This record gives sequence, C-alpha cells and structure tokens, in this order.
Amino acid sequence: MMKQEDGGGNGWGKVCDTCRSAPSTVYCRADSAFLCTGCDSRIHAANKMASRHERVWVCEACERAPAAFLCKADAASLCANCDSDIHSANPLARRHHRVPIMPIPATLYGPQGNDSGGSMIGVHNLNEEADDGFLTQDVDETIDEDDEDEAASWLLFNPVKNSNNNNSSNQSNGMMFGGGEVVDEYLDLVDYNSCQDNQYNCNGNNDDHHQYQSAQQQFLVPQKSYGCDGEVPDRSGFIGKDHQLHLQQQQQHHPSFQLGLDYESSNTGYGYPASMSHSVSMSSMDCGIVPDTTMSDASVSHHRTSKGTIDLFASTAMQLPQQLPPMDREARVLRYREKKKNRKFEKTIRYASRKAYAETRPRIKGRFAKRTDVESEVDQMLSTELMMESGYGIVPSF
DNA sequence: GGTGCAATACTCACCACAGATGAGA
DNA sequence: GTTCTCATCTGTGGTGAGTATTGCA
Repeated sequence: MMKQEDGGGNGWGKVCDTCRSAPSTVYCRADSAFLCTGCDSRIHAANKMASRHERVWVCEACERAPAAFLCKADAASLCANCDSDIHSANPLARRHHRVPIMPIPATLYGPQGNDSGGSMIGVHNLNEEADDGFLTQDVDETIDEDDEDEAASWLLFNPVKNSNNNNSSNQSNGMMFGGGEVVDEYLDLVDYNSCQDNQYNCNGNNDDHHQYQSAQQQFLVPQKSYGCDGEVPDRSGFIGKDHQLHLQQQQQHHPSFQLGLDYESSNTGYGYPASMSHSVSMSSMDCGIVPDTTMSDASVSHHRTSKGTIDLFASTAMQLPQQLPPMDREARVLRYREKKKNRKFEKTIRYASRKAYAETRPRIKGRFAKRTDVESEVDQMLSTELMMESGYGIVPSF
C-alpha cells in the first residue's frame, strides 16, 4: 500500500477555498482564492467580469502556492520557493529554462467550462461541490444582474456578507458555511482557544487553571512525534459541549468571527500581516529545505512537529489578549491552518543534492538499484544530447 | 458488551550512492 | 599548522511488509 499524505485528511496540498472538497488547481488573484477546477470554471464562467479574473496554476510541487514560474524542462508550474529550491539542486536543474507564469487565458472557461475543467488536473465531481450547500445556496439565490458580478467575485471569501444579514441572533450561523464543514476545519484552533478562553474566564481558579493546563498539554503534545500533527486526540471528549458553547460565545463576542476573510488587509495590529497565508507562510517552510541562514521569523522556523506546535501557540495564541480584533483572529486562523498543513507535510531536506540524486536514481520496487554501466552510459549520452539540443546542463559525476 | 473479521491507516526497513566527516600520514 | 588520502558515516525517496486502528456483524 502506498504511503498516503494527509492534507487535512484528504491528501491534497491545498483544498479548494470554496467547496473544500477538492484539491485546488488554480489561484485566482482577484479573489485571492485557491480553487478547484470545478469551482473555478463555475465561478469564473458566471459572467464577464468574473471571467476576466486573472488566474494562475497552483504550484505543482508544493500545491500550496500560486505558480510563479513555468519550467519548460520539467513542464511544470512552480511557485517562487519551489522554483528556487528545485532549480538550485544541481547544475542541471539550474540550467532549466524557466519563464514567468502566464495567467490562465480567460477563454479557458467559457459557458462549457465545466467540460474543459474535467480535462484538467484535479478533476472531481461537481455534484459533490453542490452538496456543500454553501455555494449552491448562494448561486441559486435570485440576485440582480448588476449584483451578480460582485457576488461572483466575493462569493468565495465573504460568506459573512451573505450571512451577516442573519446577524448573531441566529446561533446556527456559527456552523453555517456549507453545513459546518468550514467551521469544522477551524475546530482545532477554536478548540485551543476555547481552552484559552477558559483560562481567562476561570477567574484565577486553580483547579480550572490546572484543567486548562492539562487539557492544553493534551492538545499540544502529540502522542506520536511524526504524523500526529498535534490534532486534538479526542474531540468528542475534550471539546464536546464546551466547545459548542464556546462557539456560541464566539458568535456573540465576535460576530465577525465568521469567515469574512480579507486577504488584502495590511496589518493586524499584532505584527502579523493579514495576508500572511499567501506570503509569509508560503515561504521556505513549505519546501522544508534547510536554508543556509537561520530564519529569524518564528513563523517559518519550525521543523519539528512538537516544537513547532508548541512554539506556534507560544508565539501567538498564548499571548493573545482576551478580546481579539476580528482581523487578528482571522489572521491567526490562517496562520494556524498553514502551519498545520506544513507540519503535516514537512520533511526537512538537509541536502538538496542528495534529494536530486535520489529522485533520479533507478529503483526496483522502491529500493535503490545499482546503476549499471550501460545505464550510466545511456544517461550520459542522453544528458549530453539533451544539453546539445536544448542547452540544458548535466550534473558532473552523475 | 465481547469477539472476530475485514478494511483502512499508518509506520518503518530496505536499497545504492554522492557527499560529509574524521582519522592518520 | 596545513594539506592530502582513505575509510566510514549520513541522508535521500518509493515501495512493500508489518502493525495499529476502525467499523461492522
């Protein structure tokens, strides 16, 4: 059985920001959203304005950042970090011809966009998206044609806009975005913060404090050092009703706790840019290759699961004031989610060259196999030929 | 509730070899 | 103290076997 990566439980690098049920394949700059093929085609085929949104493919390496370069040699779209890491691995890679990525043509998704989407990477069932309720609910609403453009543009990240009308009187809104699926992804953070809030609300009660500490310890320290990812060991037992109650409290205290994400906001007031999820968090940490210099930013300096988990809370949530501005919370939510994903996939590569060698090494049932003289000669010939034809270099001593 | 079975999820050893490291001349 | 040579160790990724967990009857 193959090893399965767990990207939030589904093995994908970046889940579609809209349906959250499929891997994202494109990044829409206008919406600051990662979209799967189906949602992309549907949203951007809705009207002319939406169809003009500039989109780029998601990095094929990390699958978590918009691609910045197209490597012609690898025929791969890569983000800046992956491009840097991959193409600095060896002289051969360094000579790969890369060009800045071009936005996906607006004509890619026409009225028949769904079909074309099906031929793209990351095909998935559109019906599944419809099941999430969130999108279909909004799409099905009858809206003015003038509003349609804006609705299509803001459909993704501002469910608050649509839901605020209901205000906090509707407690169920706390679970609303698509039948609670979205909120569920936030449970981990909320769970933690619920403990945190409990601490602040315990009025100095030592017993409560100890309970908080033990609960926090249970939450923070993974039972296994690798792969556990610091997830709540037992949601039902650890959170349960308290969590739901806390969610309701969150709704009351922070109406904007709902997912009104504004990626363009410049500052959170806490030193963390609100747009960090697409800038800071996507930096060198994604690839996990050990940099030559020590990273000063705590948010990108964790390479071990447990330590990273602890530091995450130590550096952010542990120091939170009792009442957070909504943007602070949203920024931390984003930051937490990114770090969570990164912890999951993270594997520190100490020697990129060895990685490059390992990837090119012949295998037999996954095991490294001896490279015969014939293979070596053939490789050398092919490399030489390739170099002469395309200008690509070869790694000496291969 | 306890037991057995199947399905699923997860962990880890294996392999070759370039490069890093350390000891000795 | 510096340089060179040699031997040993380290780390890299895909696969399959083994183990753990979960769900169901």
